[in-house]
Amino acid sequence: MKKIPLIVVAGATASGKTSLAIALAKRFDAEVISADSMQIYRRMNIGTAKPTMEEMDGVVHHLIDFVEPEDSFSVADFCEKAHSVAEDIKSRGKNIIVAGGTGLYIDSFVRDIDFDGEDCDYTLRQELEQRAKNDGAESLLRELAEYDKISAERLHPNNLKRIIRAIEFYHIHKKPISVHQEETKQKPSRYHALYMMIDHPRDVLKKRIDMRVDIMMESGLMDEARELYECRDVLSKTAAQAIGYKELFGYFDGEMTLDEAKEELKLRTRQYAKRQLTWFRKNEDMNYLSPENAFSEAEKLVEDFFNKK
RNA sequence: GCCUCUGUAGCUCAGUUGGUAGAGCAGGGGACUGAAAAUCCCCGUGUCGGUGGUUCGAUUCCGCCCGGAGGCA
Repeated sequence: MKKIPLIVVAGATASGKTSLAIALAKRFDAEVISADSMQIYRRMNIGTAKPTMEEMDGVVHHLIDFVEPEDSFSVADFCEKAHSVAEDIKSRGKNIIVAGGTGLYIDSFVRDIDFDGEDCDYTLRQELEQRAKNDGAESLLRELAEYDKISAERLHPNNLKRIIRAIEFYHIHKKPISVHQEETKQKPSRYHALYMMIDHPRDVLKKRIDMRVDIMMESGLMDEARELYECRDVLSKTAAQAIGYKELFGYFDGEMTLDEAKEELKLRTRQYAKRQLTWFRKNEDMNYLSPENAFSEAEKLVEDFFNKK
């Protein structure tokens, strides 16, 4: 079976992914699948830098704005949806552009990682969290070592989230997660991808982030955040993590001044961008675009990519 | 003008009963397979304000100078 080609526009927040993806979509008759863990949420528009109708300029975007902030969401949900959307776009004879900053989402989808129906066990998670509190995470790690030595050795005792996940996986599947990870790594993907990202110097990226936060504030981020603040108790764990809102909550709670909250927001965004870069840099297939000629360089890459296949 | 406190890593500050220093934050690097805008790991030499003195040896003690905060007038 022939592999489906994907054009992947990755990169740090505020690096210009959105507009590049849209320009490429128009040039190559494509639709965009967003790979962004926060733009999925409704009522979170300004803070997540979700593209507006005007920005999209007629280009169809998928997996944006379709989950309520009260609902949680996961990579597995994302992949399931992304696969069927990709199928659909393909069947209509159009090309696919994957654009977004959530490295895990991109890789899981593109590499076609197997998430296999079964759900996760939130009650077990809570139990394990409680146990970690009482007996320490080392006790969980010792238990894990009994049936999944590889994971137990790989995981740092402080990395509770992943220890819990590894135990949870074993309880559901009766199989070590390390084994499953190895298996799914071997499985070939139904896609082949062209990766690219705009490569700004760090200080330029910082300026772009600062500027974007200022623009967000001018565009009404406060009001948007205030609305989420009103229902903060029912926000899903995932939505509540979004940068741009939780920082302003500190101001609403009277814990800091508006200026401080704004600085915090910029800081947290910068740190997030750094983590994104770490993720994307490890991708050996990544193509780096110079900021000045991003579009024409990208265009060339895509043309070659399509000619080669 | 006098008195008191203070000047140590980009920032906030520890500390050395005299043997040239260390935390948090920031910053940098890395990891990442159902919470990922999350979570986790690793990385700290800086004229210890300046200058004289005491001392084998001063960032640490003493004098003077410069900067900052407060008090008296």
